Amino acid sequence: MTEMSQRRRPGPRGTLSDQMILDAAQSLLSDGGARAVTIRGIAARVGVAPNAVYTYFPGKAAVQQALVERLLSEVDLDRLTERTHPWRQRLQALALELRTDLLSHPGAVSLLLSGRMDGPNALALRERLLEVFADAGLTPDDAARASHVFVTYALGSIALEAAQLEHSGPPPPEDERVATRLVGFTAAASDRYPRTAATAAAMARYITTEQFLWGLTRVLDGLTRQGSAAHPRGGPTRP
Amino acid sequence: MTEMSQRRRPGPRGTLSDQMILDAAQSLLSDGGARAVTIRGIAARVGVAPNAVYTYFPGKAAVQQALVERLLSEVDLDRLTERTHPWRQRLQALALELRTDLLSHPGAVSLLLSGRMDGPNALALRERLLEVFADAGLTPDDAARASHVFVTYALGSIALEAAQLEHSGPPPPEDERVATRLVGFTAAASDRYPRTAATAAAMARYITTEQFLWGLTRVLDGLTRQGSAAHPRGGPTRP
DNA sequence: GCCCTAGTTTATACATCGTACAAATTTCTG
DNA sequence: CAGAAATTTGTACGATGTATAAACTAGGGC
Repeated sequence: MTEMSQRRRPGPRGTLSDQMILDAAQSLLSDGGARAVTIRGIAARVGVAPNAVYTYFPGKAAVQQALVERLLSEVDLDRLTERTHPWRQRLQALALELRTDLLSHPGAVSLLLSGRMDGPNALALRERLLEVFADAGLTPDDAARASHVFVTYALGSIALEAAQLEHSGPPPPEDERVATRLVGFTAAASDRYPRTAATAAAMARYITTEQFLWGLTRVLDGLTRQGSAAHPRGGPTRP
Repeated sequence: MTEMSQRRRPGPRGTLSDQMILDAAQSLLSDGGARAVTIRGIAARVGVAPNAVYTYFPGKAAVQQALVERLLSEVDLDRLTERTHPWRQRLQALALELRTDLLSHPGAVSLLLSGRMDGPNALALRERLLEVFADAGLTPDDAARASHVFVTYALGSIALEAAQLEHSGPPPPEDERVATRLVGFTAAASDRYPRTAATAAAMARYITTEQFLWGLTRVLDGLTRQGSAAHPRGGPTRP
């Protein structure tokens, strides 16, 4: 009576738990993308009637949210705060790890972006980010803002890349994808979009680890400049 | 025979067209979010059997893609290249316009992020962005990369904000949302996430026009620094 | 050691979705 | 004025999320 919320499963068959459901959900996500993460699919993979899932989660949204939390739990937070490496390198490693992990399950990003990102693992990640940006010399408030910008850039990049991947059947090698995009750009653009055509080679290379890192470096450059409140040059909000 | 692809509708009732379908789709998007954009819903709103939609679009995905194109067609591209204002101000105005437009239809961003963004309007937007970044003094290649970073930051920010909005029923005023998030953070974080709790006020202000502009300014700062290929400080790819 | 209760699982069911197929209807063309 | 072609619809199938009530299994009190 004292701790009835901690009891596990006094029910009929002990074969089932939140973790098994999430295992199945993650497995479906890896195999068939976000669209394959379905209540009935999960139940089938565990060998259970669809409604059994509703004992552990109030609905599909809750499963998705818990799945996001599980994905976040896999990122290596300890490496983020190891002071043996410079803070830039740590942030870059984190961003690359996120990119690799999320792109390996196609469609995982859409779950992340549609979720609230307020679970314990999401908060833990934010906490570590604040620490890193404090190492970079930012004030606590600026560190908070900067970490949000960092997350925004990382997730936004990954989402845009994932969108390209999902629309092209089986994931081809990166070189081939670049070539495909290059052809598309130059063909359609030609005379109507001269600048686009001129830099088609560069634009086709969007979907590239290199472009991801290029942008990340620039974003971090902007985030760690001196002068927090005022803007060094150009018009801030309205002249 | 010469131009049979240009023929419109020699069929039965002339009452129907791509535009009407997209009108209905956009209306549904505004009213009920991305989830409400459904083939049957569109058909019902136009007063037509669901299958009639398939005459003009091969499937739901095509409708969504065309809807994205329509949304992009509403952004004011001319203001982007008017040299009477400085380039920073133009980019800021575009970002704010995108944010307002996309947040007004809840769920529009998810469509944008899941689409390929390779229609004529998307290309036109990219072309203009290249022009603006050329005004900012970037080389063509850097302008291409920079415009992609710009789009990434804008869409990523808006997507994260939209996710928060969708999970909180009717959209409350911005102040109230900030308060809600503040309570959530301080309650859950307290001792386990000290930095998060300390800057809870700043973090709760994430969902704010101010934070959006703060980040945009920093991103643009980083994008328009001199030194295109080499990285001014910190480790670039790997030491 | 046994029954009762509480939590678990299932069966069935309903509403909704995307979309395939063939028949019917209407407009354009010759 | 017909024939043809394109459009629209009726019907249908499979899949989805989830509500409701019944069946079942395990643990606790006597």
